[in-house]
Amino acid sequence: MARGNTRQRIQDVALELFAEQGYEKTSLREIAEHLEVTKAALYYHFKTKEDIVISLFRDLTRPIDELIAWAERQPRTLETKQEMLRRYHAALLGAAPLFRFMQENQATVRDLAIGETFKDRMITLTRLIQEPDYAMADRVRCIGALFTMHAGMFFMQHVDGDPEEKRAAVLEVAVDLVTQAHRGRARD
Amino acid sequence: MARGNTRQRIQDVALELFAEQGYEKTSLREIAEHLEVTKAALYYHFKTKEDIVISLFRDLTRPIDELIAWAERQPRTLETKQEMLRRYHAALLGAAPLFRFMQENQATVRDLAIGETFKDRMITLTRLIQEPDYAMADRVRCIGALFTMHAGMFFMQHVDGDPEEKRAAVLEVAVDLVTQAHRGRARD
Amino acid sequence: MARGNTRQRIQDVALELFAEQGYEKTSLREIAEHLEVTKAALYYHFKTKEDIVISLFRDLTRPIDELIAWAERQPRTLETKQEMLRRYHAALLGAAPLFRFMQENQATVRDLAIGETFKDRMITLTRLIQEPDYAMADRVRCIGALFTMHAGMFFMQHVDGDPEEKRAAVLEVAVDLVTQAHRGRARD
Amino acid sequence: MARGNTRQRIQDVALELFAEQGYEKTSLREIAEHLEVTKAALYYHFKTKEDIVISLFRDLTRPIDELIAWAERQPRTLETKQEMLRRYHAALLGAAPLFRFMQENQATVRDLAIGETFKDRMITLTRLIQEPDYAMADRVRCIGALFTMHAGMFFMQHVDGDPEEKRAAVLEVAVDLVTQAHRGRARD
DNA sequence: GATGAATGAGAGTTCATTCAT
DNA sequence: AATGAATGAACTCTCATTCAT
Repeated sequence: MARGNTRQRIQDVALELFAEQGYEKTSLREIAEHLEVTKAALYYHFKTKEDIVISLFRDLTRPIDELIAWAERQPRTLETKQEMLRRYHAALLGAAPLFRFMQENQATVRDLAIGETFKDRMITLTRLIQEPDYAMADRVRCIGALFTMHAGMFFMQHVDGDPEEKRAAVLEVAVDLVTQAHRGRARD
Repeated sequence: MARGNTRQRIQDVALELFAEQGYEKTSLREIAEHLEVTKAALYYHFKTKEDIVISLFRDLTRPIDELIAWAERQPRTLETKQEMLRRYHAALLGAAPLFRFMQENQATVRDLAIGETFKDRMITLTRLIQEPDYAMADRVRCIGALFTMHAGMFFMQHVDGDPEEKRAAVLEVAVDLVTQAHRGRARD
Repeated sequence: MARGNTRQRIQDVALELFAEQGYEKTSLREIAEHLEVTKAALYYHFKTKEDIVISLFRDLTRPIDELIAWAERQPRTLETKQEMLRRYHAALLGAAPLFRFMQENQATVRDLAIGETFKDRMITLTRLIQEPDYAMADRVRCIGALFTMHAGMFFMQHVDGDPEEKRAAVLEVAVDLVTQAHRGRARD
Repeated sequence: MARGNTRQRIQDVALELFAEQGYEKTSLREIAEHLEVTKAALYYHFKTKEDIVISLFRDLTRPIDELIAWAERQPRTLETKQEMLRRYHAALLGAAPLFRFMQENQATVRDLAIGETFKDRMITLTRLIQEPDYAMADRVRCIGALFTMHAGMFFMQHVDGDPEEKRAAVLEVAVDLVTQAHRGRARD
């Protein structure tokens, strides 16, 4: 049979089930059954259950780390912020199930070691997208831009319309929010 | 000793622990120990663990139901939408730990019977705050207004500043988003 | 409301549920709910769960004790044995649910204190209905006569026909068995 | 240590304890302790407690199914019926503890899924051993033949005498009952 | 690269029972 | 004559994890 790719298959099935049912409610037995291997086989590839989730997170954390690294090298202009949102949007689309998992299992993820890591990344992102001299409302706009993208990713499925169009609209609104925030500086 | 109020105390402790650690990771033993009663005592007051959470949700669902009922009786004007946000903001503040729990345990809540109920309420709210003839981006603005308030409620603690000022700013941005959306109609 | 008869009502409901579901599977909560009283009320009338069952058994044990007492005063003739069966048959009909309970919960009843008592009665009955000089097959006939009546009581419901006719047939066969057994003595 | 045969050992111990104390009164902890394994080990071999009992029943149901299949292929003569009893007698002896369990835990077994199955088998047997034109008393004789064997199996231990002789007598009486029933047809 | 067999810890739940009121 | 509140002990069952093979 197909072999050598078991590790990858475990990750795929685990992510699917974690996203669908939640981390705690997904047992290793269930994952093993989906793969038609034994639980013990999972332990050949991963040291613990948490290890599986950590391995999944690396795929998510890397693009964000790259985004942060990129943003830190750029001038803190409006264009940079807009591009950040575009890149973040792309990252979100590229790892949708993982983000969904994150979103819906925050309580669990929080004390999963990787949890702090992830929250730190988000805080860093919000720091890079706003400026110290923004008014409070403009800071909220920046943070709102990021979270609107999160919400958009999952809640927008309850709005009807062409998926592609919906995605574009979400990005448009986010970009618009940081643009307003940035211009808001002029108001002071 | 303590008498008559045990049911209430269970709800308080349960909400606290559920919000802090998550639903699955909070055992009935733990709740009982915090209250210095036995697990069996919990079962005198609630039929199941899920029952505890359901009882908590009723306190949350009621204000939202009232908000929906109110909104449905109003004309679909901009002022109505703005007032909806103000009321929703107040409801959020009045039941912050519960919202935090909701937010962070979505995967769990989803199949908790009350889960669907809650999602339905949110969908209804988003329907009441937008109009069929809004452009897609304006719809996103409306939905973003609601979710920015959610996010604001919890993520804003990582932004420094006066709490009262932060809260006001979150509401301001949300109101601004629906206002833009509503005005956007003219653009078409 | 009706009062003063609670004790009786408990017995009725308990017997019904014990016979239907078994002793272990019937909880005091269930009995209390059927009666629309609290569990604690049961404890006002009976010291323990076992106590309820013991009280029920007395109603069953008494007729059998009377039958035994009567039989012991009679000559050990065929006529006596036949009359014993008729009386036993009547006792069975008069306490059908209790016999059903006995029959279907032997494992439980066995170590219920009353259990030994009941078994002793049955052994005594089988001793009174046979004679020391019967051949082994004739002893089996006598015991079979008693147990055919038991089985008849419950298994015959799966045979169609007029209930009255079925009951009469069961008694007829039982009487016939002891008659054959008694006559068998001549064969030796 | 012990290897490979754990499943079998569980069945053996379980049957022994179920027969001795009843199904409900035998806990998995108790079974596990007798085997010097943990409760969880039982769950490796059987999905539930009920599953253990079901597995036991298969050993009992099979011989009876074979008996039924055999009887259905035979002419409905007296000889067939007599042979049926002989075979049933053998089946009973070969699975005595299981029959004892059945007999003494009817209330429990009834809603054990396998319960209906078993009752159906008994009803089928009683149908095969009597004829539609039998008088009611003769039907009772046939059913009595089967149940005398059941009763004989367990109650006869209270009668003294050589076990082998007792067993033979039980079978003799059962055979005699169907013979009488069959001959009874001439009386009509 | 994977399995079969098992474990220890703990989960949620139910039960008969008690007792102050 | 009965209730409200609670307990302690037990139960069935599930989980992540281990390890010899």
